[in-house]
Amino acid sequence: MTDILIVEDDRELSSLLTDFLRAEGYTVSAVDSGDRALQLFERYGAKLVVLDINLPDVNGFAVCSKLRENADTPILIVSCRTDKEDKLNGLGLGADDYIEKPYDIDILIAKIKGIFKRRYQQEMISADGVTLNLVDKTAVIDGVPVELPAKEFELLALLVENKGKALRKEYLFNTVWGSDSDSELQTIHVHINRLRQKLGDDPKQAKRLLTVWGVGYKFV
Amino acid sequence: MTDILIVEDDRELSSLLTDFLRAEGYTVSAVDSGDRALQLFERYGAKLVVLDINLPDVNGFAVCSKLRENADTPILIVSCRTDKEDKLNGLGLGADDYIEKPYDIDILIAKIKGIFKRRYQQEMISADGVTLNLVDKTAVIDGVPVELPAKEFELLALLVENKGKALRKEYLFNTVWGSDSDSELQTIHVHINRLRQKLGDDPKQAKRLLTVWGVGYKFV
DNA sequence: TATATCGGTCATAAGATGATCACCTCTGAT
DNA sequence: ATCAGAGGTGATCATCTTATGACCGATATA
Repeated sequence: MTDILIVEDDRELSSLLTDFLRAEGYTVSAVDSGDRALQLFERYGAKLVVLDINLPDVNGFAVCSKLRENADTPILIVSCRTDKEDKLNGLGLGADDYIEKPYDIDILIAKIKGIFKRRYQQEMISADGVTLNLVDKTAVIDGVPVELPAKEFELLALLVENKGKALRKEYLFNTVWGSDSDSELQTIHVHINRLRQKLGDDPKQAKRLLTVWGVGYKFV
Repeated sequence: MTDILIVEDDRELSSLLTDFLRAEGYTVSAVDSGDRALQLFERYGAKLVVLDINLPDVNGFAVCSKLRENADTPILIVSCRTDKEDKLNGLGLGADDYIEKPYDIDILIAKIKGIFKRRYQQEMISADGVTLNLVDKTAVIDGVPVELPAKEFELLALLVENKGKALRKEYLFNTVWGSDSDSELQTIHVHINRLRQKLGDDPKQAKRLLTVWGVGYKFV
């Protein structure tokens, strides 16, 4: 997965930004149309999206809401449209920020750095007796160290990271297995089941890993 | 803990913002100096801080870095200082955003809402004792958590979102079921019925989910 | 080579949902 | 007051989701 996906049809600006971000150590992909963006995102994902609104094909807002449908990847909207309506629209669609063009590239980078730091620089995540060390992939459940296989660890980490939020099965699957996986969606049930056993959770009376019927699962 | 701590020495602006945020359902505390801010934060905490930079006593940046020392509470810096240096400084200190004065209050609120949603999974709509959390799909009715099946949740959410407004049955149906659904319009009666039971609403004497004869339903 | 673990598929069981039906009640125009 | 049509409601049941034990091949491990 690349760090940053730039969606921008101004080639010059796009490559400038790409260079600056690469210099900061991020991996960057750049596309110049909304369709390409969605395609690329679906296939490979990204940790953050810099999204221009005026695109040659689809409207940037449409791209934003498509991206938001099953991922909460941070989105920075960048646009020369300065109307209040546009801004409210973008923010309402779940964009993390709406930055007017022309922008100062240093400030954009500072914002990106901030988001990465807040969002991805976490080493430990924990909730309700479950602590996961993302660096050495170890888990402690109710004070007892537990060995978790890779897939189970990733799945649990994703759920704990988004604790309180109901996550769609498709999202879980795409994130942990990858959307190009040839496994079946059903596999997820089996893994949830195994996790629950290790968490000491009875599905009928689950305390931590709850089923959200018709949607997916959530950790509380 | 209050939701939002406003640190702003312009009394008028401060109380205006307070009013707007309260109207959105947040609890708000406001102080007019840096020392007070730190004091209050230390004592009671806050889920988000709106921080002015030009304060009568301490410099706002100092407050920001103090706050960051032992808490990762989101901070929105608001300032009339528009230098690039100031912005980079603020963002570098861990502020989530640096907003120039004068700002549009609607946009500030949109940003605050976004942060609450991303950070605390709080995206709530509520009316008259009914609160729906759209993120984790949970419902609280008169203080009691209630399990709602997907269809019922969507239907209720739609009604609460448009509280006070009578919605045509056809509209409700198309929105919740989809216009290409092959179910019968009548189904809606059954679901309304089930919702009323869970709301403790008697149709003859409905308090919340009213029938608008010949039209549809409305929530009050 | 023998063994254990992981990660996935399958079949089946168990459960929840929600559409429909049948019948009842209410509304309001005539 | 009557009546047609709108709305309400309990029961039923097909369908879709989820849970779970069994099994199996691949891969790592001893």
